[in-house]
Amino acid sequence: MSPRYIDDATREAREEEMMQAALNIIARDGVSGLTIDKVVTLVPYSKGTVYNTFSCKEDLLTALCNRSVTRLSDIFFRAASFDGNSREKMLAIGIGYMLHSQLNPTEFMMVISAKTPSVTEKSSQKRQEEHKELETQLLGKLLGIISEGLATGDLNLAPHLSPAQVAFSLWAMSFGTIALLQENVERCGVRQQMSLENELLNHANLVLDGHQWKPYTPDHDWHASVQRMKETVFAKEVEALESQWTELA
Amino acid sequence: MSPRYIDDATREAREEEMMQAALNIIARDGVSGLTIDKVVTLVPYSKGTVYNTFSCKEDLLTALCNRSVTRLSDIFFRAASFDGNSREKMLAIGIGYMLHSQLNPTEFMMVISAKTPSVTEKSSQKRQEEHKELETQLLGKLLGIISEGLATGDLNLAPHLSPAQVAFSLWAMSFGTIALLQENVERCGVRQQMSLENELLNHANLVLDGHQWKPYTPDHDWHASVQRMKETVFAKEVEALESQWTELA
DNA sequence: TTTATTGTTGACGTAACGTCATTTAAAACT
DNA sequence: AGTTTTAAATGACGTTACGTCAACAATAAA
Repeated sequence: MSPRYIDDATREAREEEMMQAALNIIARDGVSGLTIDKVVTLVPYSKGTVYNTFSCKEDLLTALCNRSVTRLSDIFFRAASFDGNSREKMLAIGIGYMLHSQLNPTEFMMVISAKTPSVTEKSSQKRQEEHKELETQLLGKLLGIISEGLATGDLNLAPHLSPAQVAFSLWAMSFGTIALLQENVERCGVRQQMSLENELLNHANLVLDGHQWKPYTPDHDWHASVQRMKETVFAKEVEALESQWTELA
Repeated sequence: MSPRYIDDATREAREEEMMQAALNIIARDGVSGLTIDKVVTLVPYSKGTVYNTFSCKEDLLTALCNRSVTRLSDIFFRAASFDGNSREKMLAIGIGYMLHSQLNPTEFMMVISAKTPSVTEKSSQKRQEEHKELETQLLGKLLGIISEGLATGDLNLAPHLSPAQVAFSLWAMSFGTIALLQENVERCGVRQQMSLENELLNHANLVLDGHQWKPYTPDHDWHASVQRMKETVFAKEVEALESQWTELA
């Protein structure tokens, strides 16, 4: 008296299959062009099964967002393994975040979309908790680097700030900078000429100097550090970005 | 041989009427619950007329966003008129931005929504240009304060930074901080205990110290400045926020 | 083989979208 | 006053997407 069970592996494989289909649709029709019906036609499962996996379109979007954050986790891991001082590692987090967002603009914007009321209002509880969990993991990576900075004496925590606040400051700054510069790549405006990489470096230096995290901006060639990151831990991302560029040309 | 024309005043009044209806719907059903059909029933105009005013739901959202930014403009104006030194005025911009976002969380999130691909992909060209224009106006207010700081000698521009970059750094930081803290007001997580006002003040000080904008953080009681702002130029907003609070209790 | 239970299916009712042929009415001209 | 002209308003309609659910399929224990 027992039914057939589906094992977790195939269930996840199916989930991945649907998400990939969704990404293809988004790449072609944009986020607004994503519909469950289109996913159903691209996938060897019925509407019922798709709805059994994702409670609604918004839930699917949140899942895609979580998938993206998971990948970001790997980038942060590599950032933390950069061969350099603690401040360079912290900067590497920001640069990695930027590279990831440039490489997957859709996915980055989806993280914004996923924080939007129209999505959170409808997405499933389970997947939203998963999202929170993933963000906590990311912050954990930052906290590790902060501990290292404290241990080596590069960073002296201001009395009114906790490590979590230091982590959050860099995150908020990176997020804001990327979010605001991401859009208008080719639209003109006050921010038109600013290069994302430059601004991010400037802002990160402002914040890290503010935290008195040594070495200070004038005492170090930060552009060289960024260059080295791009050649080592983020070589993969840089190459992918460049091949994306030549593809367009 | 001429038809009836509608003058701009009534046209705008009608637009406002529809937007107000939309805000009521959003307040009740959330952003995802907004539909053009609902707007039509709440308004003494037909579907055709509504679609004649807003090309689609996303266009309406962008319009609501622009309306919000216009109001923000007034707040920035008052921030710039704060009786204090240039750095206090700059801080006032950030605090005003925060108060505005707390007072109108829906509208703030709509600004995020409006930057989301699913909206920009469908919104009308005209309204998106209007949005860009409004943002430029806001940045202009910041640039005015920066000029003042340069004139009084409080601010010494780093050689590699332009005034626009200084303005942008504060904006990105404020936006990122508010956006990330806005959501989880009652959700638990790493950031749960952080108060938005405190974090914003911390981050603003980090950035402004980074720009070497005098007086430096240790040389001034910034909490007192914030208090004074809330009692003078932002008294209106603080009162509204407090009455909102007692309403809930 | 039977049975209990999970998993799958796609047709269907509902709802929102966006359009467009038709109607309305103000102003200009006679 | 009547006619004409044409912007503006209307709402019915075709289309598309949503999300559900009754029926069916498949599996493994009894």
